[in-house]
Amino acid sequence: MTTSNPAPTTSPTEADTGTDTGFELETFLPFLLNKAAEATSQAFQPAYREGYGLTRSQWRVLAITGRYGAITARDICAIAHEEKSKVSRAVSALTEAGHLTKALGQTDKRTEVLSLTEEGAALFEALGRSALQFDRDLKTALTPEKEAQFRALLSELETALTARAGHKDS
Amino acid sequence: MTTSNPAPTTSPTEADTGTDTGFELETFLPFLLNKAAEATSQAFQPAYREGYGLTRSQWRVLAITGRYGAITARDICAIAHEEKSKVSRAVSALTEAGHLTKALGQTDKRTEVLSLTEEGAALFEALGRSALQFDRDLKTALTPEKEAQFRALLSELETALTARAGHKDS
DNA sequence: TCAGATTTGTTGCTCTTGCAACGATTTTGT
DNA sequence: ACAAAATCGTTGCAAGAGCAACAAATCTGA
Repeated sequence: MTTSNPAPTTSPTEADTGTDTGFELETFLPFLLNKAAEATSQAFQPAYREGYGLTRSQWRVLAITGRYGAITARDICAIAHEEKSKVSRAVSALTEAGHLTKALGQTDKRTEVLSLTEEGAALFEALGRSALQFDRDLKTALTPEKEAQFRALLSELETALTARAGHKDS
Repeated sequence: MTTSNPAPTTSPTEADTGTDTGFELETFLPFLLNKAAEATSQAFQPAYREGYGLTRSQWRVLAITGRYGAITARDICAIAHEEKSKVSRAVSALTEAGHLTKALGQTDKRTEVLSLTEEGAALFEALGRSALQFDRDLKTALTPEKEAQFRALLSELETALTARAGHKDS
């Protein structure tokens, strides 16, 4: 079955590396989160890539616009914690593909308010179904309480992060 | 303070998008994990980037090699859930920079066993300190139990994922 | 009111990443 | 034993991402 030796959960080799600083990779959150994010995102990728030709950024923008309705690129950046150039390009691609429309902001003319076209809404609906199914599959093992805890923890993490960022460039 | 409207935790706009498929972005794990991973990784990035000139991939390879000692690229891929070409290039860069050494595998001559040089070990030690500090900062809000739960959940997630992958290409 | 600073979104440039193809080696099945 | 399949790692090429610079609009404060 080829699963030769997926993830050595075996013991450390600290000894050979000399001084131990106390750093432990297996509890290092950026590492753990990256791993989980990469694994889950990779697994869902075929849903939007094959057949729809979307990139991960594009799918994200589509999902956020589908979820929040009229929204600016700026807010998408804030919601997804992503760079504006990345979002800008995803928006362009989705617009050219006919999934999104831009409308000049009424109160603030720097902004462009994004909305799904009918086509885009249909795509969002289709992908939403896949995403829901995928998410349920993932969560079969988790109880609802655990899942809630999980989200709570991720949220607390973000709070800790912004707090950290705050006391640095104060 | 510019924190104009970071993350609209407000209500959905489902209504305008037509049919509701039941998909909810705020509970969609790939999205949540990506967001958290991006936020934490970004925050730690200066530690290895500024002054050491490492990329994220390179730091990851360094950390894993520092943690596990002699290891092959293949196992690094498995541990970090990353692509082999990405790891291959990070290894090359670290080797050229003098942080890593390759040794032809004795039992399997396709593999190259990686180890930290003294320089690499020193770098790992220095960055390990930063990482430990960063991780502690992040976790100040979390109690030890919560943190353990968090790791357990991430782990369960991975199990669910590999299970899912299994029953697909069976 | 109005000059300077800030914010939004786009773009150019460069570096990184992803995928597929490849050589070398090892494993598998007969 | 040996041909076919699989695995490890590298590399070419095209696509994506990151950073900085920028124009346009808005905000700030005197």
